[in-house]
Amino acid sequence: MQRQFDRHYNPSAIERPWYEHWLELDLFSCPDSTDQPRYSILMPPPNVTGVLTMGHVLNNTIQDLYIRYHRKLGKVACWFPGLDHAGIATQSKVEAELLRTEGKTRWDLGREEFLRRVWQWKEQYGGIILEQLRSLGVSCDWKRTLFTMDESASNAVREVFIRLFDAGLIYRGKRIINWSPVLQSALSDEEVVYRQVEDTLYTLKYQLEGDGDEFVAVATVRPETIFGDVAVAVHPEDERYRHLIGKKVRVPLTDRLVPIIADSYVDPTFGTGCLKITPAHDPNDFEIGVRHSLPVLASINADGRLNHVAGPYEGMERFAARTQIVADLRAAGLLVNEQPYVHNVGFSERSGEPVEPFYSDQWFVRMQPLAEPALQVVLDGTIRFFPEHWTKTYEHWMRNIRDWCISRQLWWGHRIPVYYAADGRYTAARSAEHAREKLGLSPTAELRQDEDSLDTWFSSWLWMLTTMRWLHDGKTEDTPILRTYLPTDLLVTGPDIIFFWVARMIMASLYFRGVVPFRDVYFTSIIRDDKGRKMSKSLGNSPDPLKLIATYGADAVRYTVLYLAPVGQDVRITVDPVTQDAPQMELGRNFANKLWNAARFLALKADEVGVGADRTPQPTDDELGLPERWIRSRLHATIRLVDEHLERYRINDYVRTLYDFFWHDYCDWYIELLKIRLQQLESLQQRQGLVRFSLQVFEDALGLLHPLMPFITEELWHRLGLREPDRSLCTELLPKHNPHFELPHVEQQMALLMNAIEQFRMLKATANLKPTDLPPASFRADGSTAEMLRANAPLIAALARIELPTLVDTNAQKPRGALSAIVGDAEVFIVVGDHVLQRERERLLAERARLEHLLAQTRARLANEQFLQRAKPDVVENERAKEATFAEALEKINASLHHLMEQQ
RNA sequence: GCGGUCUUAGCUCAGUUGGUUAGAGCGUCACGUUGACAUCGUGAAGGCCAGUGGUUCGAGUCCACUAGACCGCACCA
Repeated sequence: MQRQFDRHYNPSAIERPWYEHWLELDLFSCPDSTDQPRYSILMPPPNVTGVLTMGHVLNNTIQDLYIRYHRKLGKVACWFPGLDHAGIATQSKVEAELLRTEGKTRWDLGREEFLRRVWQWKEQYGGIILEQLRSLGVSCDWKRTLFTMDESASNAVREVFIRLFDAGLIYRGKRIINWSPVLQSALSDEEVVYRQVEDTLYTLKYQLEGDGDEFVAVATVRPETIFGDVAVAVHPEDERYRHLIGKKVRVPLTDRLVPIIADSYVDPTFGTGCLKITPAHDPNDFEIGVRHSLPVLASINADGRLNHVAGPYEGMERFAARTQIVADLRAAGLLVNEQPYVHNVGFSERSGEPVEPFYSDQWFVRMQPLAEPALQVVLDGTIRFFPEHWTKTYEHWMRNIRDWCISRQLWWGHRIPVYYAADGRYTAARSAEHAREKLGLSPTAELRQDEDSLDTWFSSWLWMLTTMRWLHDGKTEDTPILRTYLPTDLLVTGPDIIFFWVARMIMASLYFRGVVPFRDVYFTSIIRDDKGRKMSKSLGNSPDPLKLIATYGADAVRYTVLYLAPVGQDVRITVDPVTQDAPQMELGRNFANKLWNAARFLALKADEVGVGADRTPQPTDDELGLPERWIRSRLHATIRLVDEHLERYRINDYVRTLYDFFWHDYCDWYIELLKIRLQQLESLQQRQGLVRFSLQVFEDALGLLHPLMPFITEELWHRLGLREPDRSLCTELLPKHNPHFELPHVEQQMALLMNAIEQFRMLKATANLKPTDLPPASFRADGSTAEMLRANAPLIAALARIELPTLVDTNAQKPRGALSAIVGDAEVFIVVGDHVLQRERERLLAERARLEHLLAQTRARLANEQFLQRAKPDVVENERAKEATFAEALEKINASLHHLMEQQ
């Protein structure tokens, strides 16, 4: 090998160049159509404002793993990347900047100018996350990158709106919706998060009409809404209030009289049993209002301030008003009681303030008809969820689905393609002309387009279609890409957007295309800190992935994250609060370094024996020794397990399988054995064969590991093979599983050999011998065990660091001054002298106790008639074998103990 | 209130349809550097598998309940 190997692997030197090289070779790009087997994944588009988080790392590493794996199976593997315009996040960001730098609001600029600024911002700062993803090594087909505000996507969004409108699935209606006073926009139910809040429950006096002192007491946590009261409701059966039904009470602090009505919604056991009805500011009150034909009286405006209905409080912010009103009520003697009260309050997920139930005109999608078939495909297994239990959550939501509020009072987003005529009629249309046509108006008729824009998810739910150019011009239904890549094979996403995105994509794909958007959905773990909190920017408990990549290498980060993330379980990553470092990444770094050094060793040996880039000729099967046949057996078991684990999305099993093979089988055992074998073999030709064989196994394993650790595997593959620069491990086929190479008897023999070595080492440690001390050693064995041990005695001696062990006959005496241990059906001894016999005795006694316990357990089982009758025959057989093994071992221990006594 | 998940070594977690003597990494202890790797090697210590009951010949694994941690959804002012 010509290239120099440093003592340590240095990822930063090679990662970026390899990624650029891959792009130059155009390895990730896929044709629009193909006759080959294909595999496709849609990347959940990150927000255009986003920066790389640990969540993205986990998510995209899994996607890259599968894309690379299938590419190496020889498929056309297409990964569709993209960016989400993120209406609220992006608009807020640009508005904040505008306010800071120019002291202006979006209204100061006007819609057109403001949007120009947002686009400007997008061009300048947006989408850096895609750049950051590259440092992770993701192998997307970059030329397919789609931005949800691109013209092609916008055309599809508009067309979809029109179709759903024409089909009666989109409608406009005046409803109580979740309003964000900060964003000045409606929100969908999914954009509201509920949190427990400690509030005060106020009990207010509503005086009965007339001059008397009679009143009803009404409890509320929101006294600032009293100006919107239109009634007080009691339960129809409530004896306390029955006589009052139909009478009128005065709303506190006003002269307004409202009726007392009866409605069974009221819980007579809660509070005072009287409920104030404020239809404009509470969804339940709204329902009651409808039932009783009550007016809707809004007393809070869109900006969260009280309006003229609130009289003197007009213009006050809702929470400031509450404080003032409570003070005034108290002063007026209208406050009967105040008590602490804990309840749930809805907050705007994005802007953080409590949402205001708000009565307004909004656009909705009728979900019921869409949900029905979308639930079906998940229940019948057409789409599979991993882990499966998420289907329950999905089903629960789908069965209780509510209409989707899609209008947002934002500017950044797809504008609602609805046009209003002067006479109040309206329709959804591609253009004003189109609208006039649909409404039967003259070509010059005045039209006004709806000012609102669409919920960001209204473009996201079309992702599998728009990325594949569906309706990119507003009319082309079918494209080669759609025919080739839809349905996609896998979607990898967090369970937190199962409703926002996953469910809605399934609905849209079925409705518009008649197929499912994907076959399998893998829900990732949620990454938490060591205290179990979600990682978030505001808590400052999230490490910067780019920094981790710089410190440990992308491969190490990929490796560690997947190693730590079991299916469906949250994963905890410890973060140093000061340095933001995540020391667990050492796990991956150490593994990468181990690989590097194994390669370094192989390169050294290749130079030593004069092996070059050529892997042929390989030794014939007859020329392979036990260690070679064993490591090949392990390799093929590993190939098989990799397939099985990935097929079942048992990702951390895949990672552990490779770890065990590389570190334990290959490095700890095979390389150590190889060292001895190379010393033993006289013939240069044989030694060359052995090195070529070892390199081949190593390179096959590199292929298996490449989807997980693309950079280091590519680097080593090139170094060890001196490959042409235009070849890449990315597109080399994976090694094929060959069942004939998996040899159980070879694995058994090696297990015995390894066990013998371990027992010798243990005995040496028991005797406090130095590694360099080489005690005399022997085996007591017969049959095939004796044969195997004798044949491999030099290997055992070298690896256990003992003198070449001699074989003694089964009826031979244990040597004087020897320590003993059991290896399968054999015994091994080292001779150390009498000074450690006390320690040996203790060890043997402990071992005897353990064996006696096991033997008793096994015998008890075998003495049980029921067990013998009902257990499967192989289980019983196994139990008998155990009994024999334990009994034999116990006998040997007892003999050793007896022998020990005689020596003392 | 409805639905879901979790509780295994000091820590973080594996443990597939019930069936060998419950595993790994980190940490701890002891020993070890004249060449693949101290980002390493060898050996050791460390577990009533949250608790209780049940099903079974057999339970970490299945069922029920209890306790604790958590996630959805729906919510009474």
